[in-house]
Amino acid sequence: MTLYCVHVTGSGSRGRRERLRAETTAEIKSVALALMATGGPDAITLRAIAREMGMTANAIYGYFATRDDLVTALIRDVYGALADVVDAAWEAAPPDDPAARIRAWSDAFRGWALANPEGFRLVYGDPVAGYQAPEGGAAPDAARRVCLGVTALAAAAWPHTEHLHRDSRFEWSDFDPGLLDKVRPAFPALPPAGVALALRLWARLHGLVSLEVYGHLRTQTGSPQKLYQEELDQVVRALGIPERT
Amino acid sequence: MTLYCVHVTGSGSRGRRERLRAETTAEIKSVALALMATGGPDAITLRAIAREMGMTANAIYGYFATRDDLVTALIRDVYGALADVVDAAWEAAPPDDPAARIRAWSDAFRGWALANPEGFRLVYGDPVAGYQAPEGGAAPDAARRVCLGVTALAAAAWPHTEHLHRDSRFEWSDFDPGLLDKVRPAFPALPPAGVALALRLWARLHGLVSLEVYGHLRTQTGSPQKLYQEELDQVVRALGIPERT
DNA sequence: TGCAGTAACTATACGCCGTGAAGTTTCACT
DNA sequence: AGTGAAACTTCACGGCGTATAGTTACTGCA
Repeated sequence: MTLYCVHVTGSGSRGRRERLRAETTAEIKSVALALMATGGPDAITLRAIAREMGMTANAIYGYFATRDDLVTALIRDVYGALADVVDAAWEAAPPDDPAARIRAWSDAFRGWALANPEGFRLVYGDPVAGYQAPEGGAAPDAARRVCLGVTALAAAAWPHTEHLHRDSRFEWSDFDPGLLDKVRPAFPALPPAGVALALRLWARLHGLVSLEVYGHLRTQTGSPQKLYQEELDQVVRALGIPERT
Repeated sequence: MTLYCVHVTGSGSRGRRERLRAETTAEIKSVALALMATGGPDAITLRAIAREMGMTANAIYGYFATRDDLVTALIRDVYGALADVVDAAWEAAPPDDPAARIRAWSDAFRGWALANPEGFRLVYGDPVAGYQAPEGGAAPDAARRVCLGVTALAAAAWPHTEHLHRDSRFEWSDFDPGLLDKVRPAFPALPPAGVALALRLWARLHGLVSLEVYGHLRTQTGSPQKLYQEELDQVVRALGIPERT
């Protein structure tokens, strides 16, 4: 009993330590995200976070070696949330209707960006002053998930659109091996031209959304939503996908 | 003679004052751009500029009321330079070959962005920490020029592509009146759907270029150039423009 | 139960930053 | 020669990231 208790206490204590630590880490990140939501990515300062938590700025160094590390962790989380959202939208759309799935994914992408503009800037823009992403990018996993997501779009469209990409000059060696490790097993039928199509598709959506998030569309049109829908119409049409009615 | 001399001296002096002032203003901006080119937009600090010029940081306040004003002026200049480059590329391409003109404009756009990544970030991203663009955007003129440029692309393609945009639901009221003031006189034959096409075209190019500039393509493909060219191929093809050989 | 070790946190300091207020120099013009 | 303004400096404030050293609290073992 004693031993058991000691053991439990021991592991429980170690667990407690770790749990407290994890909780504090989570609180730091959550406070940082709250600050970002209200004041933009630049509001993420160690001192402001510490102030909010009733701590000293230096206390945070016990959890993140540097401010950039914290930002990297935030990017990872936020990027992951984005990946969750678009994945879920894809899954929720009817599997046998490529056009619907593409629209669902794309709408979820834009919807998330407009709902979390600061998050979008954090992930795809210059996060905060002087931030240097670690080699390989800040959130390779989430980036790969999103990339895999657009590749799913391309793969779903591929049977209808293959004949339009016969003159593609892309080869496997044009892509990052890490990307192909994920893509080729998931979509064995997709040739290099299909992966290139995926990247171009991604960029096409990214272009409109990022112009909108950064306010460059606002001074041109009051109907960015309409613009996005028309772009999706053209995407689906250009891919040669039959639309269900 | 005396009177003449006095007059000359007077106006010459006033001119001298103004000239010196203009020169200092230009030097501040040029030093700022140099700092940006080497250390990124975040390296644009009043103190660093002043250090470089052998002055005090506060001396700059005689020329720009605030740091954001300086940044706004820089954005204006840089955006203007971009507009010059793409306009020149457009003009240099054969007027009777829409595909060539579109490719020339687009290549110039990407080329400028890759040659001036910091400038691209300054114009299209979060310029520097805490910067707030003035209402109406930082460089409305240059933005309009670029916008007018893409509209020229759309207008050149319009005769070939009109039939693909009959189902557009855009109306004149969907666009900013200031944009239309420029666009409608310049391209009287272009309907609302054509202006929407221009914006979508712009976004399509912007998407690939901005992903590349911000390093999000680098982790996926080693051939961004090839990707861009294939996208242009698809753009031209989707617009229904006949390619010259 | 008491003690050692360690994790968590604070205190202080340094050099950056933008910016405001006040003082000083320079110089054109009457 | 004197006046007024423009250009510039000095000093100061608060905020930032972060390095170093010191303090507190709690865990785990004897």
